[in-house]
Amino acid sequence: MQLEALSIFCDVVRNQSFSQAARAHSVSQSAASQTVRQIESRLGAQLIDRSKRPWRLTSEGKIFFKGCQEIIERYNELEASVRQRQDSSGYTVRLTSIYSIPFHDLSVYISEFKKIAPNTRVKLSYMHPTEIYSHVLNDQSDLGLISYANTKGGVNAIPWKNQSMIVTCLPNHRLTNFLDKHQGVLPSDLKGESFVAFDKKLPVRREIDRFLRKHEVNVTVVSEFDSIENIKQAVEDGAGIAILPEETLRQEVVRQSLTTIPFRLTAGTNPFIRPLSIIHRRKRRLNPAVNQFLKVLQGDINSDMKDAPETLDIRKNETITDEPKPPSAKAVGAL
Amino acid sequence: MQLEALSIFCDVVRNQSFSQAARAHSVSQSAASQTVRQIESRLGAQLIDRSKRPWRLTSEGKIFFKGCQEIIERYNELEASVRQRQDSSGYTVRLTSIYSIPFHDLSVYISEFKKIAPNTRVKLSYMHPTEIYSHVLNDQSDLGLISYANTKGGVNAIPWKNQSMIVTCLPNHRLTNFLDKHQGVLPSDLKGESFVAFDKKLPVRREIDRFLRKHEVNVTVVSEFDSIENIKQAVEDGAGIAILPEETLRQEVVRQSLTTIPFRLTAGTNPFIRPLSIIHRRKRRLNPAVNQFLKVLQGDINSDMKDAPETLDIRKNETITDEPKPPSAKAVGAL
DNA sequence: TATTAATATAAGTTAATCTTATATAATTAG
DNA sequence: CTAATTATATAAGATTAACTTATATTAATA
Repeated sequence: MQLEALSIFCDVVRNQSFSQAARAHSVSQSAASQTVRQIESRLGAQLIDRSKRPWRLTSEGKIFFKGCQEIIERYNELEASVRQRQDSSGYTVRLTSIYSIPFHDLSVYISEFKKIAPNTRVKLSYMHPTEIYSHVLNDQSDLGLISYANTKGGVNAIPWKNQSMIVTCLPNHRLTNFLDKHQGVLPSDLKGESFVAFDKKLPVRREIDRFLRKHEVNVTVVSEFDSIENIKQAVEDGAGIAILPEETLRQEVVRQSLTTIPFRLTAGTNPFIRPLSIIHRRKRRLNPAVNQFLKVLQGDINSDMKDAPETLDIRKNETITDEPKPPSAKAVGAL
Repeated sequence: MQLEALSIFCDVVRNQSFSQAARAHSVSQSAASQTVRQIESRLGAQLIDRSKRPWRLTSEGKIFFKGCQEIIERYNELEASVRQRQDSSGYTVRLTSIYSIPFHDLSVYISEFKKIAPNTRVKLSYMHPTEIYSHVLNDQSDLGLISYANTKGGVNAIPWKNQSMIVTCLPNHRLTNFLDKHQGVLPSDLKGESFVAFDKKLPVRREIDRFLRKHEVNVTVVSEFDSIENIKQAVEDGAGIAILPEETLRQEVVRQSLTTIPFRLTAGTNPFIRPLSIIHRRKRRLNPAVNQFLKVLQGDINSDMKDAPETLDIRKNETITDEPKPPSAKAVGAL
């Protein structure tokens, strides 16, 4: 029995989802399904009752889940206690991101990583989503950060974090009244507004359209851009309002050139979010530095020291961090 | 990481031997070696210090060994707690033995097995060693019991039990004095005796010769046979003495037609034993009944009830046991 | 009833694991 | 001291399990 298989089963249970567990383990949904079935057939017992949806653990499933969690945890501890520092020194993590993930957000992870793995380099570049895909596929990048990732090709996508989508407009716009009165707007409040939209080709646009349609809101699209920077500019120029990830508006809020207004949550509606994913080429072994960086991104950190960001060089739109330091690493386990 | 790999490592440590661990897991010595190396490279740590012989565990090796033992034990318990009775009903275990393993010895295991796995059949036949090999290879037999097994071909040999080799002679033979005086003979006491030997082709013969040579004893081989029954007959007829497995002489001792005299152990000499092995065709999955029977043979039994042999039919030299019973099984775990 | 989302299954591919054969090294026998 | 024996390591190829892609099935929802 493969420990990895037990781990996949645990993730299936934890996420209530085969597909998510598969992504988390960088395998196909099919593999996750087959893996769980294989465990079941080996035990000769049903672990998951698939007759209803959402499916439920059987009583055996519950027992097995608890046991597996413990065993995996214990094995990881054991491995960590014996494992020598996998020498990730010399390795470079080539990270490529879409423009709409602020550098500030990434630098936190990068400096975190450099504490755990000194003598490594992180090379960060910003690109367009399609470029990122091809970079990752051609092994020009180790990791890519994109939104609304689709898993196909030889590329795997691991869910990362969600950006909350909010309304932005000029500080004197009528919508800001809703901010004062209700701490936010309802989708319906946007009816009839002039709207600065993303390019029709982008998945964000699709999602925003779907969101508005669902809430039966019609807006007037006054212009379309393929980059957030352009949209922000247009909104600042008074072209209309826009829906953007909150995180990308930090600067504008600080200098008070734009206002951000969150959506009010009503019963039965979900917050409007944009999922970000980490993509990488599907290969069975990533280099150790990349693996560690992945763990850091996922917040799965064994380091005793946290935060305290460092200064990083920024050269054009490419950042190389590289500061030799005395080793103080603590390896991160995986099955 | 494969749980099986951890288990192999543990057995390597427990036996102080890659080869033995390999046999116990029904894989080649090479596989065991590669498996341990794979674990080491995964950990980035040496577990075994191979610079001296016998090799020793490193400090990491000790830690890892302890941890693995626990984890494997816990997993086996977990699996047992969840596992449904693998339906071994309907299966037949085809067991083939050399003549020199008394039926009485086997019937104990067979009845043990039938308690654990009712609704199974055990078909026992006696044959010559070479026949047993080919039967096992051609999948005409599931398991074979032979002495001095060699592992090659598509056949795997698992050490089973050791028969103690002793001297047998007529009750009025001069050697019986040593029995009264010293409870046994020294190899040197056999000097010059007329000796009824095994056929030169048989491995037992080789071992007996080696034993005598080692102790610088010369005997006069008066005749050679390829079967124990013939040797016993010759000794009873006064042809000379012989060295045989003690277990095969039960009847003759009872009816006092022959006397058995063990070897006296002196410092620096090992007891003279004949190793028996279980052989089976190397395939990744044996049928569940065969697996269970193997566990029973190896004494690795989870059954709460023990012993209490049953009557078994013996038809010619082939025994079929088959008695449907209410289920009361308890599955035996393996990784 | 059609659509969507999630999981299962079939078939072919890839990659890990095993075996065979052989080399190397340590021990023991001659 | 050299040959034989025994135990482990390594190389190369074979086998099998695991994975992926593509598609089917199934349950929930529009």
